[in-house]
Amino acid sequence: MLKAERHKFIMTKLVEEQKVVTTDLALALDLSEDTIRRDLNELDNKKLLEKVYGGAILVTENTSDVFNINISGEEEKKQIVAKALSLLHDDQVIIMSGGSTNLVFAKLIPADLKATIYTYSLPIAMQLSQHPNIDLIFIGGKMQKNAMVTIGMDVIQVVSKIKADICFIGASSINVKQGLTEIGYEISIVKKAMIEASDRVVSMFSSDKLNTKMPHVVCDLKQLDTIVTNLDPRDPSLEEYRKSGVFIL
Amino acid sequence: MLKAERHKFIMTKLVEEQKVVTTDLALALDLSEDTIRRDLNELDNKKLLEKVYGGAILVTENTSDVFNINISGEEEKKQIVAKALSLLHDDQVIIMSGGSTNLVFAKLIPADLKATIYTYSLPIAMQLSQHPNIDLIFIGGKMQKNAMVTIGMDVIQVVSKIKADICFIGASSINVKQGLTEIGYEISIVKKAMIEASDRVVSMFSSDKLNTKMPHVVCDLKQLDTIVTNLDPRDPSLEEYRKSGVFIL
DNA sequence: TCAAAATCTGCATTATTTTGCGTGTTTTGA
DNA sequence: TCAAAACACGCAAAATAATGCAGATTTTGA
Repeated sequence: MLKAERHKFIMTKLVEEQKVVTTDLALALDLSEDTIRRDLNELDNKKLLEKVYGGAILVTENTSDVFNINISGEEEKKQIVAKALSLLHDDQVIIMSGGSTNLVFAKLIPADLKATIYTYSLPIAMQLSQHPNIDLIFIGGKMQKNAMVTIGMDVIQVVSKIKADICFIGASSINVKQGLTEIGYEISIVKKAMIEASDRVVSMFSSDKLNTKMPHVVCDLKQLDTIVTNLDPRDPSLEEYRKSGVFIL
Repeated sequence: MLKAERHKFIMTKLVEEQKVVTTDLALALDLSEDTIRRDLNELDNKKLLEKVYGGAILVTENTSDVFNINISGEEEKKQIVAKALSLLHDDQVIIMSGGSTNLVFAKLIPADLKATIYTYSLPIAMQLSQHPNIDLIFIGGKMQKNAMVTIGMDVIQVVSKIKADICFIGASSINVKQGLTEIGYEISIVKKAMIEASDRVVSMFSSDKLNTKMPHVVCDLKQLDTIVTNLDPRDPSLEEYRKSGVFIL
């Protein structure tokens, strides 16, 4: 058995059982414990696992790297955005705001979609730069650091000149009375401009955003064409939203 | 049996069994282990398999994540860019081009530096969005996908209006006669604009870029104020560059 | 067609890597 | 605190690789 095979074996067992024990591995692979220890040290150096006294455990998520974006509730978000894939067609002009839900959406966009996408979110642009058939335009401006999006007059100016078929807007908060609201003033302005520029407005969010509010109004419910949540469209908690005329996916 | 046939045989066996062992192959094909090893080295160079001690295994496709940026020779690049840290001061206006060397530089910029930085590279902007004291401005435009930078007229227009104290330009190729040259026309234009906009022009690169050339000229050696390489500034291979009046760090 | 050049292959030699074992140290848990 | 378990380190044997060289084979170009 090759060393590389052994390493694979160890990694597989590690993921399956959350941990590996040096003595068990030595027995299972019929090798000395020293060899196993050396293997574990190597894998530890490569940051593939964390060696501990007696064996090794899975590496704990490393949040210090900017490029390692941690999306909370990624699985749920995948289910939400999957519903919206049917809204995509070839040759559309699309605007995408920031937010982790939109990032998950960007990941799921099919590789053969031919479209033009405008965005002002760094992670979303990075993700979309994978897609060979998408014309990607980044809207520049001053960076809002934590959200990793550009904001300000530069962004507004560019957005207001776009004629888009559809826009995907992340939502901080939504309720029947105020509609879509945001915590930041500048972001709310940018989103207003996005809505103005687009024929169809889509917002995707999980149901815990429902019936909450933030200081800065983006738009009325009426201005949204479609909302996409994790709930069944006929769910009673969406009753009032349905009444307001929004299409619910 | 032709070598090409052998390679096919090896690849087939590899896919079937997940691994191949040098000695087995030598036996099966009735050839010396040396020949098999040479074959495996060739296939490894073509990235068709991964040679390991004792044989070879399938290549693991780890590159699927956009956010997992692989910087070749990162350690060497760290040493290069560390020399350039002394050029940074509070309250400077800085322009940074793309490239992995500049990305490494961005990582090493001290957290307490107060400055304004313009860039048109997604990874560099992501990295700098970490820094609490930097005013970060992203220069928007059409994305060039593989390099993850914006290009085109939008970029030129913004850059040409900046008045920067210093700019850091990545280099594809440099030589004494043509100066800085680039493989892409559009990138060369953007870099020209950067140089125009900056009081001081700095270029960082490893010595293997020295004495090479690409189709599109960016600028003369004279227009560079400072170059930073992995070599000692007094290294003989930098002699001609020194003569041309560039400051070498 | 033929000779020179390029390529392929195996062998011998040398270098490197892997592995188990002995020895001494560190960690663990009662 | 103490004994057992786990570990680290150096060493040596075995396995595997790299390298130079020579003979064989193929390709090239006149």
